[in-house]
Amino acid sequence: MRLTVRVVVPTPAHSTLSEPLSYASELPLAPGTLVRVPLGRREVCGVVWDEAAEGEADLAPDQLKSVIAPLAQLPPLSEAWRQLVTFAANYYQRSLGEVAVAALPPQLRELDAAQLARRLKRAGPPGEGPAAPKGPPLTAEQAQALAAIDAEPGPFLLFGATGSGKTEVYLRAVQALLQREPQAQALVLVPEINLTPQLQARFVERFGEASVVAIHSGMTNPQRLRSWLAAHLGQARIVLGTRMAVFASLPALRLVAVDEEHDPSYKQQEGARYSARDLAIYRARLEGAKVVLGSATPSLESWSACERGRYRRLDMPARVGAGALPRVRVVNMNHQPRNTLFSEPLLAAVRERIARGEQSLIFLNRRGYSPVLACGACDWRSECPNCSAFRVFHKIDRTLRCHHCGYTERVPRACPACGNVDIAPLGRGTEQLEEQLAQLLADAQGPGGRPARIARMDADSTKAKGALEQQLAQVHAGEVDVLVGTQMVTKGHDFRRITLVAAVNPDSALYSSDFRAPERLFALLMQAAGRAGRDAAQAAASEMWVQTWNPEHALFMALRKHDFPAFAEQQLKERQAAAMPPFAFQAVLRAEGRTQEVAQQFLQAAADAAPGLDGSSHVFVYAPVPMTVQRVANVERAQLLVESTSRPALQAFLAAWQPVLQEQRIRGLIRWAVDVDPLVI
DNA sequence: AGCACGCCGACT
DNA sequence: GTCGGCGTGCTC
Repeated sequence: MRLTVRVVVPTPAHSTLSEPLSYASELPLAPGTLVRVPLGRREVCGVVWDEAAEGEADLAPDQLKSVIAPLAQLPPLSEAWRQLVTFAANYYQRSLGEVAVAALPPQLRELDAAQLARRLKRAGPPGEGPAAPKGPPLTAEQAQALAAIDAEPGPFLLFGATGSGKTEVYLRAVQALLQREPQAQALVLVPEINLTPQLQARFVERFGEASVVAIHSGMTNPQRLRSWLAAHLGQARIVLGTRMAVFASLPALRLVAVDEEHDPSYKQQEGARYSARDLAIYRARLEGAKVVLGSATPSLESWSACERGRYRRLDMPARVGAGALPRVRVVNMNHQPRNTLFSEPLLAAVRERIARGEQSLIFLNRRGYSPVLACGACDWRSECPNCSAFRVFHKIDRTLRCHHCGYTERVPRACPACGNVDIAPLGRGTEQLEEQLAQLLADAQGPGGRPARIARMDADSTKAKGALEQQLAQVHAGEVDVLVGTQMVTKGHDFRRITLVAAVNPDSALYSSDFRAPERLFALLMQAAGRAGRDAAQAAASEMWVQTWNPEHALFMALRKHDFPAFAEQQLKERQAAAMPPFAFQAVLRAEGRTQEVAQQFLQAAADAAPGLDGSSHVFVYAPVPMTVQRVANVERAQLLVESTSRPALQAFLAAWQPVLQEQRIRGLIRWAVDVDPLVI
């Protein structure tokens, strides 16, 4: 018997092969079965999608190639999983096969049946159900939140201050689930790899080693395969992971938690540009699972969904242990001497902390010593030859580095244009901050008269393997008095001894053309403030300092009171007045080409083809514009915004647009991509 | 995306 | 005379 099955294979949406391909098979193969199939001269991994309908085959039967080998020992991927992939592929304008195969662990794609059999034999016993109820006593707020999660359908937005014990709510919700249904599974998403180990430790402590697996890109391929199999076979009860874990195969999924749901890392920035948070909502509804989004500063999308009654908000304003939130001090830089980097009052406050043996955290979102080097005699600037951006001066190794393409050179002794030796740094980065602080605090003394110790933590200082862990350990051990760094220092690390956090120059977000910049700044500052005073004993004396030229800005007024609802209300009003997300839906078409003209020519052709397409009457297509950083690594980039107040209309339009985009044959065009619900425009 | 085929410049 | 640049086209 020769049957025809339709198989999705990893081809990009660009190609004409966005549909499943037909293959011949001797055996009937259930949808969701993994197979190896020939494709051109290659052999690739694919997923059986469905059976070809009677006589519907688009190719003559003798033109079909045969399935090479099904991985028959593996239970097929579920209907719900295939629906999730289908939705993601359609919604984000990619091919089914690309999304499906990218969602599988890399090693599984390479495995043959024999290797898989060996793997399966080695699999351990299923994770035992929940251990006896344990964990700290719940606060009234936590208990209320859990009762609501138990009683209502959701989705839930757990709006809890930093330190209010959101993690404990996830733990208890999982615990309650597993007590009710020992075979059930839960998915817990976190924004960054760095945050998985500490969360994993807490889940393992509560539920045991065998019940918990992690899935993220920092794992080796064998580890990832192992975790994936444990989840797919229903042995793992809890899957913890970064955004990619939203595609994990979980046959008994009942609960999804998305921690720090506002975090931009949930949006994939290449390939299929999906939002793991949004897919988590979709998946939970699809599988009848409950979903809890957690944040101290929710995304305005989620906040607005609560206002419209689509999500249920659960408030946890109090810090566990009754620790107060740090006091916010706003320094008006208009009243400081010109060119002040550290205001006198901030410096005094840091000195006080040093004297008391407490730690301070100072952050500035700019790596390097200074963002530009400039000649004092002519108009030379440290431009990158390959990008339309300045190269950043790194004093530590005397280099000029392009943060876009990586092009690095030694700093010239004199101006390359005019020979003048007076070339000077303009603006400040973390390296300079560290240097200046060292000077300003040269006479500061810690307890016992020891000198103050200053350290810097950013992408440069933590590049070496293990450096991040080592630096964190130093801070935890109290070997650092003042920690200077980029926003990476504000994420999740539970520094117990920090009683002062300062943002030295956060104002640029207020002038940014990116309409989400204030939202991100507020979240960043609240998160940074949350680093201070996690020890209840010190909470009362903890402070968050902000230096600004706009002290009366609504953002800082709300920050002073730790009043996210007020900030959100003000932002949502602005967004509504300007018809911006979440009151409008957007997609961006980006193009890269040899020249800017070529990139824009493609976008213009796409725009010209829009009228008359499905949904186009409800969609506004803007003019092509160069991207903010127009040239990167000698590739010119441009983009075009598409907007609609109707998500279905936008979706219909994008689907109709896709073939038009594929048709374009423009010389010098390197690549293009659609970004649906873009975070940066 | 891969991977081939195909047609024009600097090398063993 | 060939190696290799990337432009174009195909994959059930």
